[in-house]
Amino acid sequence: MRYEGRVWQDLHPKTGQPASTNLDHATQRLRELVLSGTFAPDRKIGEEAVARALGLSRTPARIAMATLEREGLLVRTPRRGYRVRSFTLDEVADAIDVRGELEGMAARLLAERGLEAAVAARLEAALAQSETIVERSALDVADRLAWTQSNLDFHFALVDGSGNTALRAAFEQVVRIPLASPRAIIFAVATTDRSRGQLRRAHEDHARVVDAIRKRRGSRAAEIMRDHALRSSDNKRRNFHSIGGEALLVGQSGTALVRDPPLAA
Amino acid sequence: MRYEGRVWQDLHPKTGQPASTNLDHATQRLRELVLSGTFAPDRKIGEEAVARALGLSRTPARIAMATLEREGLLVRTPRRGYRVRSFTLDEVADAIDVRGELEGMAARLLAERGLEAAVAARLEAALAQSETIVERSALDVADRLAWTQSNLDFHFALVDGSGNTALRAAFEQVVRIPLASPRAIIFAVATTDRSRGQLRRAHEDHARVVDAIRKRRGSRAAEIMRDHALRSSDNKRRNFHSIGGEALLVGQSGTALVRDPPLAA
DNA sequence: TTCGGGAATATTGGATGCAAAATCTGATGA
DNA sequence: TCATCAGATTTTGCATCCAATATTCCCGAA
Repeated sequence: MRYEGRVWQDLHPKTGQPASTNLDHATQRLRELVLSGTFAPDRKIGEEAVARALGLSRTPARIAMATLEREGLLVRTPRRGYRVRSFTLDEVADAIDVRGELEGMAARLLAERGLEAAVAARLEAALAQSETIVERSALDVADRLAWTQSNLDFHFALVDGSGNTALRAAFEQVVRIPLASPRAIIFAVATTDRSRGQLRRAHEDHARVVDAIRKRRGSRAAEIMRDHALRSSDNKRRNFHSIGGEALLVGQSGTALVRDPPLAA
Repeated sequence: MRYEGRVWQDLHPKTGQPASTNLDHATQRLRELVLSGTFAPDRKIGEEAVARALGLSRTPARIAMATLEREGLLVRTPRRGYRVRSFTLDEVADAIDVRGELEGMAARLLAERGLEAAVAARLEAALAQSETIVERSALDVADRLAWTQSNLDFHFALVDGSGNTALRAAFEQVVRIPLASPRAIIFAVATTDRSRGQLRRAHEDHARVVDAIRKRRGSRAAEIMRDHALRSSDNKRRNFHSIGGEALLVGQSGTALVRDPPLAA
């Protein structure tokens, strides 16, 4: 048989694992280096420097940089290389708005089409997980990590559940913006009460949206998710400003890239 | 002064033009080759073949491919290269849904924040342009091209006008899906009347959304844009199916990648 | 004939080399 | 002191080369 048009497997034929290369790891590592501020925002980063940091030659480094450019973390000027993009708090808030709109749409779609068993199970699992955390009287680091995980699970269950691949792609685009991900939660350590209140409220939002979906109230569900995002945005802004005091940031979220006010150009 | 942290200009120092390289052109050319179906959907495309088609070596070809992968036009499997992604009509419809949601959000933001003069001017200009086309009794090719342009102008004016960069980024992500762009219009040549009716209706939607924005009716404006997208999606589906008869597709839109039903995996 | 299995070939992933263009340096002159 | 400009140096963009892996081909056995 001639070799053409074959649609191959996405998994490694032997191990069954998804195959991957240095490049994939390199891209992820570079993403982390950028998000963590190792390469400072608004600073030029050279190919040589990236290659050295990644332990590879310039070729894969260059491809990884091109990838991060498309993701919006780097900015390229032809023949003058890349610099790390910085974000203002307003940009982050805008991104969270958009995320809320997309999640609202996902909720609406679920309500209109009805909740499939598998999707319902995923949502319920995330709800159950966050429920146990909210019930606790005190939150240690493990609790906070578990919270971000269950939060992430919930939001992705919603978006995945919609079954709309374009929605999913747009969502992924938006949550790549530093602090815009549902994974990025800023816990105000100084004010534990406030922090717990925020978590409880978030959990209630999740429960309410699932309820609205079950009752097939699409626009209500969408509204809840939009508001949920707005609150999340407000919380982040407030807690971000209290970082000077003390705050705990969980997850790979790119705080280092956020400046408020922005650096002067 | 040490070399660090300098934020350079985005324009070429001498010409004032934005600098660019082979890579930039190559990426654009490859995008066109893929969208036009020169590299057939679901077929593997090798680096060598791309390099040859682009008249460059494999290095820039690889980067261009990585970029198109980020955009969603290619799919990569590590160590096994890239293949051209194909889309089903349902995926296209989903993407247009998402576009409508984002445009609706943009309209809502404009209504809530009030229409700035510059944004209003851009919207009005696009409206005026499409008005003259809709008035015509017959549509030639130039008219159709002008229509796609004014349509594109209107939609981008809306999204840009919102001033939300994340919204704009998500929008750009979505309209890269073949046929999902407001630029991609399928004119049903066989049924000119239908085609003209669709255009007229679209123009009226545009006018109505601007009116709603002016009256600060945010959710109304959002609703109009969502419905507008739904209609656009329906029209495309209908007209796409009539391509077998005769249809005119204007713009770089990737019809070649759309399969309905999808090829078997 | 059909189904392995292994050699032959093709392709990807990554490193390196080189020319073009940018940046930096340092001296010169207002 | 500060601006300017030519030469030195760095960096990007691209081509090419090599190793590792995947795919194809071919032959023998069931």
